[in-house]
Amino acid sequence: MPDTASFSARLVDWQRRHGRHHLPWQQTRDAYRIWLSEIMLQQTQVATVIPYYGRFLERFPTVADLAAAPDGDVMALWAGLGYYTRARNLHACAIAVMRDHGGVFPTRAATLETLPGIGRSTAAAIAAFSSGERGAILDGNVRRVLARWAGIEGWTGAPAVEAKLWTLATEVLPPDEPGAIESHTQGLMDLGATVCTRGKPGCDACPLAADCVALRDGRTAQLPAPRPKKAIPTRSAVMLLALQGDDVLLERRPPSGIWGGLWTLPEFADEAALHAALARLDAEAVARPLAPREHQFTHFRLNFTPMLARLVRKPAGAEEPGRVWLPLADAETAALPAPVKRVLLDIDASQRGGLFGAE
DNA sequence: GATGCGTGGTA
DNA sequence: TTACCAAGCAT
Repeated sequence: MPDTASFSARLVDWQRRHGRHHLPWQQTRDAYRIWLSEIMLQQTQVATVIPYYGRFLERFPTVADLAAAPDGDVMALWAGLGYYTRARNLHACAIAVMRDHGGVFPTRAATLETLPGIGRSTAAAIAAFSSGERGAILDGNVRRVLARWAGIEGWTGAPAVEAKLWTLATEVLPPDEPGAIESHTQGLMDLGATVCTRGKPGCDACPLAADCVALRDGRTAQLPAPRPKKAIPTRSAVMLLALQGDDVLLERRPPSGIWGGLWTLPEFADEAALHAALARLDAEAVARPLAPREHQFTHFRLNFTPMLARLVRKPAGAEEPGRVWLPLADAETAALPAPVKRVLLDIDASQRGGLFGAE
């Protein structure tokens, strides 16, 4: 039977010996830095976050710097990380901290949870790391660790299962001793990321192996249960790659929805719609298809074909708000979704005479 | 309470 | 190639 009473003592001891202590957002009690890392790490792996985290802190060393920045700057630095609502909420949160909290980043979970982009688990994590406040987290690592250790059946995203996990996560919290909640919280993350991994967990090195139900029953490969399968649709589109010299025409996406707030190539359902729009820009322009590309989202697949049109001059109508001519050389640093950035970098390389360009 | 929201790593 | 999902939150 799982021994709830000794769970945290074993975890904390393991974390102090074998856990991670030198990630870029550790070794600080600065709630701003901890918050930034926690938001970036939502649904995102450590290795992906590290370079973004460094660039953000360099550009925005304090919450005041972030709050004062134009949203375009924030979106540009976030581009490529995904889940762009996080970036909008990040900026809104910084502004709220300046306006409602005197520029002092909160460290209490109850306060943090009132801010945009901070939910129950993130609030508890920030509070634990910045002020030692005792509270449970429930991220993907904790779901997996607890589901295996206690032998909890069902998909961990199902509300009933999730409620059970929150209860258990609270039951295994350490006693209120200095430093305990920090090591406990970090230990859950570290154990899930480095030992109790999805495939082939390293049970030999696990401090919870002695009373792990999944290990005892030989069911570590079956727990936690996978998300119920759902067919994902495929959408197709054509995108206008209008070039005038070394500049490309971009449009800003609406604030909500896929790629919200980012700049993309004008997108159309089919070639007829694209040709009609292109004719309005330049009656003599011709578009030809480049190699089709595909991009996989969580909930659908997008197949799209860039259609290249070289314009002799910039049309007068293309200066409206929400439209911009971007120099291809700026594609690397602009607020572009990953697949659009790839298209522009490819075309830029081929224009400069690269051997493996998109054309 | 179910769904929408990105990207890249890993097996 | 496909399946699965990672320091979740908002609506």
